[in-house]
Amino acid sequence: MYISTKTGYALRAMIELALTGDKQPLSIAELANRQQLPSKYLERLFSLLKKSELVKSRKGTNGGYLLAREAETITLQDVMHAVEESHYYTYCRHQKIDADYCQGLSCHLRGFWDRIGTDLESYFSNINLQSIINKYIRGDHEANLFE
Amino acid sequence: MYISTKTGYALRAMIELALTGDKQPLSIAELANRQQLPSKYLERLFSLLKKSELVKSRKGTNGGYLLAREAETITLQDVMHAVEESHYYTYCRHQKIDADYCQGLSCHLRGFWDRIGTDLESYFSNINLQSIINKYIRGDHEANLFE
DNA sequence: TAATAACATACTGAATTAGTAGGAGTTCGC
DNA sequence: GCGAACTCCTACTAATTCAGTATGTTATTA
Repeated sequence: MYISTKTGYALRAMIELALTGDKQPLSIAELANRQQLPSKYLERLFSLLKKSELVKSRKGTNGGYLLAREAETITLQDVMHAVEESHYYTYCRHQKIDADYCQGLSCHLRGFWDRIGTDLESYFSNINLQSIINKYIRGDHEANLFE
Repeated sequence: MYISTKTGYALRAMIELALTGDKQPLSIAELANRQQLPSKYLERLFSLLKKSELVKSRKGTNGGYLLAREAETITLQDVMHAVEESHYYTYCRHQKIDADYCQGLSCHLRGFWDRIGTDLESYFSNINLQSIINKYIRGDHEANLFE
């Protein structure tokens, strides 16, 4: 189990937006330059972030992206979910069991995997951009990562 | 982020072994049949489980596999780690940062991803085969999934 | 109106996953 | 000892996802 670079890239860019604030939008080119990320790839990630309404955009000259909500309200779960578009289940894709044919051990384990899924989801939902910034970017060791 | 079918398959097979006990080994053929899994694929998974010393084997007629330790001492973390052989980091493979060139935001986030990694590892390490069986196979709703 | 930047789509190569095939080496029961 | 029943080992294939590139269209603004 691992967390994809997609999520890693998206998080870095989102934090960059949060640090900039909403004075003015940041363009993909600027974001890619600051974070040393491939700009075309970032562009695609941002179209996903926008679809999930985590960022808003302004077209044309001096355009770019802004956070759509306050950094405190955007969680790691939000970012991961927006960007990882796999059409399999996010957790436990081996759980594609036909409900009509639900019997035996693998069926009993369905409840187990559901539990794992909700636990992880709740874990990632309790980490927001602002707390990451406070603790790891600003380096406030007193700060709590979880809200 | 998701949990692979590899892990799902391996867990089912390991639970089957735990339920059988150590009276006699279970062959791959028998396991594959009971769990409706592709036997050749299971075979490969078991070579990994054995390499990690989670199971022991007996060759020849009436041979097969047994748990190498008590079900209480085998965790989901153990199974996942044994079976997911990717040579990337288990968590956060986008963290392949050259330490000599560690600067800026992505470097600060290294600490963050390390924290995520250890949190997840500790989560999965607190779930063992026996507690899964108690709670989800035997259906004891009073049982605690975590030790 | 021209520059700028988001938006859209389609493509590539590499890695991993999931599963198959065939055979070599061990051990057991007879 | 011999053959059946196993594990064990290596190499292959197909499908999927990941990471990144290329090209062009649309909207905004200076």
